Amino acid sequence: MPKVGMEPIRKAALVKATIVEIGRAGSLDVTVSQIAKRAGMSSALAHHYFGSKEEIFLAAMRHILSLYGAEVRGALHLATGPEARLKAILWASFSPANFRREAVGAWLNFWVLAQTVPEAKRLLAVYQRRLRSNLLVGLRPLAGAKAEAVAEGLGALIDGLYLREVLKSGAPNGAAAVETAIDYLNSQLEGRDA
Amino acid sequence: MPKVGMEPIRKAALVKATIVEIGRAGSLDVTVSQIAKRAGMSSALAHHYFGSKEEIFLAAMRHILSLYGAEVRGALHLATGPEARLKAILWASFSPANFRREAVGAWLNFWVLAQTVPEAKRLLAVYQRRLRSNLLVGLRPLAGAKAEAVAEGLGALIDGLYLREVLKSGAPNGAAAVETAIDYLNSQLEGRDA
DNA sequence: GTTTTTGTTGATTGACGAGTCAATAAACTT
DNA sequence: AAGTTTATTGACTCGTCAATCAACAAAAAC
Repeated sequence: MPKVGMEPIRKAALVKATIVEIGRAGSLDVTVSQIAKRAGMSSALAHHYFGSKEEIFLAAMRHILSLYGAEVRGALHLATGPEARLKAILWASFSPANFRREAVGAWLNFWVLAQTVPEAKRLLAVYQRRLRSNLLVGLRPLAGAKAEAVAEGLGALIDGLYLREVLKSGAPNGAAAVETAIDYLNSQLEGRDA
Repeated sequence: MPKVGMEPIRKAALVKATIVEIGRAGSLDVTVSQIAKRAGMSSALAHHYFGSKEEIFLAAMRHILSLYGAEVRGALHLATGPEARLKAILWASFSPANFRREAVGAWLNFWVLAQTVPEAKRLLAVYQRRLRSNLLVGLRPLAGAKAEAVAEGLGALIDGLYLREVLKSGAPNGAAAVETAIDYLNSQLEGRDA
């Protein structure tokens, strides 16, 4: 019973299912059939819309990245002043939506994907640049010449906190992660301006 | 022309080849045949010695972990005083041997493996505990009550710096990474003792 | 010097999975 | 109403790969 206009719906369902399946499997070893099944369609249809498994993965990656980007933008919108902006970024990075198991697992695997798929690498690089640039806007008035170095460190720290979450057993604890990051920030800003 | 006493030699060759192949492929999608070929033997022999691909991976992981552990121990041996010890750990973590492309790539993929293979998770947890404990020995005299938090942050930062190295294009730059980590350390230790 | 252990591999099995195809059908177009 | 586009899938192809097996050879043990 083909209804017209299914494409965006099916694509969205596939993207969502892909993230769930990757999180579930803990690796990129998920079959197109698994994804399609979870999205409620045949694997042939998945291929019909995306062409290849790689395209499905990339679409999922774009989706996660854009979710994250939207959340950061939203938080930034409400923040006034450099300090508030920095905290907003951290808060968004470890928000329940981004810092949930599935997403973190997917994130890790996208990193792996970036090792072989140039487009994945590009997407991740875009994310890194954007994060860096957002941090710098807040950091420059507070840290002056040190801003670059602090942004570098803070970016790595955020990634590291994500990475470590993967190995933890219990439920994700975004609050603790934010605290570690803010602590880093405070100690870097203490007793200096440019 | 079977010479006796081949087992350890073959196993070592396979472990080494595994790390190279994982680094090369950028993922765990390496076949036993590839590994065996690089190690100069048939895939059947690899299975003969290790039983399964998973065992090969775990052996490779143990090897990387033990290399890292040895390097840290060695550096620690020469260091006197808490501060020197901390720096020794950082220096060892980003030493050319550990921070080379292959090893970093392998490391990332072991993280992925840990999501599905309990033994891999266990090994990684051991590494984290040991790092934490090493850091704490140096940190407690310098940071007192804050030691735990700093160790946490520093551990995550190290992992994050590794992670970011994966995406970089040029040759690994251990010195820059060490600098970032030491900067974190200094700023956390400035103006406080317990 | 025969039996057992260790080393070694080519060939095979058995399973699985990405991507294609042909076919069916509903919905839009003219 | 005939033709085209969109949605949809079961069946199939083709390749790959982990793991096993049968067989052969050299040492070691007895």
